[in-house]
Amino acid sequence: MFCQVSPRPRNAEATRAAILTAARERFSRESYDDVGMRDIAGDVGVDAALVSRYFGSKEDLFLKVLEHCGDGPDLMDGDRATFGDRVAREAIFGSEHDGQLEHLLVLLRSIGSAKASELVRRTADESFFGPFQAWIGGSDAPVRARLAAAFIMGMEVSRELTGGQTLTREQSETMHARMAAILQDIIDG
Amino acid sequence: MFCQVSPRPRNAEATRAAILTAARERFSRESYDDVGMRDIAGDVGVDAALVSRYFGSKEDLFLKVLEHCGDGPDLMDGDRATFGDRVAREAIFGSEHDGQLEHLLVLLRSIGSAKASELVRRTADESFFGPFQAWIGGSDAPVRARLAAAFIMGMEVSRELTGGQTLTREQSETMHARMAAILQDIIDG
DNA sequence: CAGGCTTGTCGACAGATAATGACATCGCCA
DNA sequence: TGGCGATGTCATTATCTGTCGACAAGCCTG
Repeated sequence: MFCQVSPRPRNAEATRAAILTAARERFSRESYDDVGMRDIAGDVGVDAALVSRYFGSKEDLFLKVLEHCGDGPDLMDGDRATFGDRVAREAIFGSEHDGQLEHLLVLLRSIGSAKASELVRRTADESFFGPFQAWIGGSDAPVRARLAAAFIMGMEVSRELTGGQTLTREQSETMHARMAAILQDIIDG
Repeated sequence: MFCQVSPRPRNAEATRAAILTAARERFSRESYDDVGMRDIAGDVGVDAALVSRYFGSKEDLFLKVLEHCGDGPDLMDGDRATFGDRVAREAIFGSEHDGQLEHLLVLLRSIGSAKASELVRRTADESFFGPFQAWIGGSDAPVRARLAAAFIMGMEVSRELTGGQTLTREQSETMHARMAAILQDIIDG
């Protein structure tokens, strides 16, 4: 009776981190405009005003999320020879949580929002395209980085657009094989 | 002095059409959330309340735009053998107005918006993916349609993400050639 | 145990939004 | 030319948002 939810311990640093994590998850699933301060605060179990106080403004919080995006698993972790297979698998079959594409997803979700697009654009270069094309290396690295990134993000969009009707298992496998081959071909030059 | 803008002639049908056109252009450039009824009304030179009265609600207007999207030039117009070249050219170099990609752009812009995504998803199948995969034909048409659409939309996203730094002319040509080849290969099977 | 700093909540405000109904104005027709 | 329906505008409302200042509760230190 009166089963009380255990109150969060009073620890500013932990609370701050929890807010940042909740924000990253929200922003990787919904657009900047659709994520409210009250939503993020609710996920953590605090008041919305606290979020404002810790991070200044929604824009500042979003910026912090963009900066911390490189922390998780990354596209470029792992064997280069399996890049196409690995990335195509996650793009097509998805992953529950914290996948290597989360970074790209945050950029993707909010590129449409007028308030966030400037921040997204500025960050995309230095925290994604820069490292990515350095990793790709070789001649025409910028070109190949864009092509690969485009294909990956496009698959995410396509997956949402066709969210309702799923492919058969066999078709998905075909698509995966095809996408993997194209991606690998792009980064190998 | 007092140079008055010539008032729009009182013609309901023409005004209605003008609103629809203005809305289509807005929605192909900004997301559902970022386009206001006042913006659209302002483009046409009428009051925002009129837009509401003619189309019911913002959602209804957006739906009408989605329905009228198939009117303009289309991906599938033109020689099939030049599909890759043609589409890659517009995706990379862009076009001022009313390009063959406008339809896809409307879908793309607002897929991130919670209020619009359901409408977008429902429309995407029947008004785009359906015809597109029928046009592609052959075995695995659904798979190839998704791959092609993904690549095209991804290039649009990529172009905005990297909006600031442009490629050299030569790099753009390289990218165009590469994208054209991949696209053509996808639809040819 | 008492003071004070930290951590968090509550209520309110300002700005923007879509939508609604009452009002004004234009143009056609008798 | 005078009236009436069609066409368009204005003011208002309700709702949602991020942000701010004042207040409450908790924990650590003297």
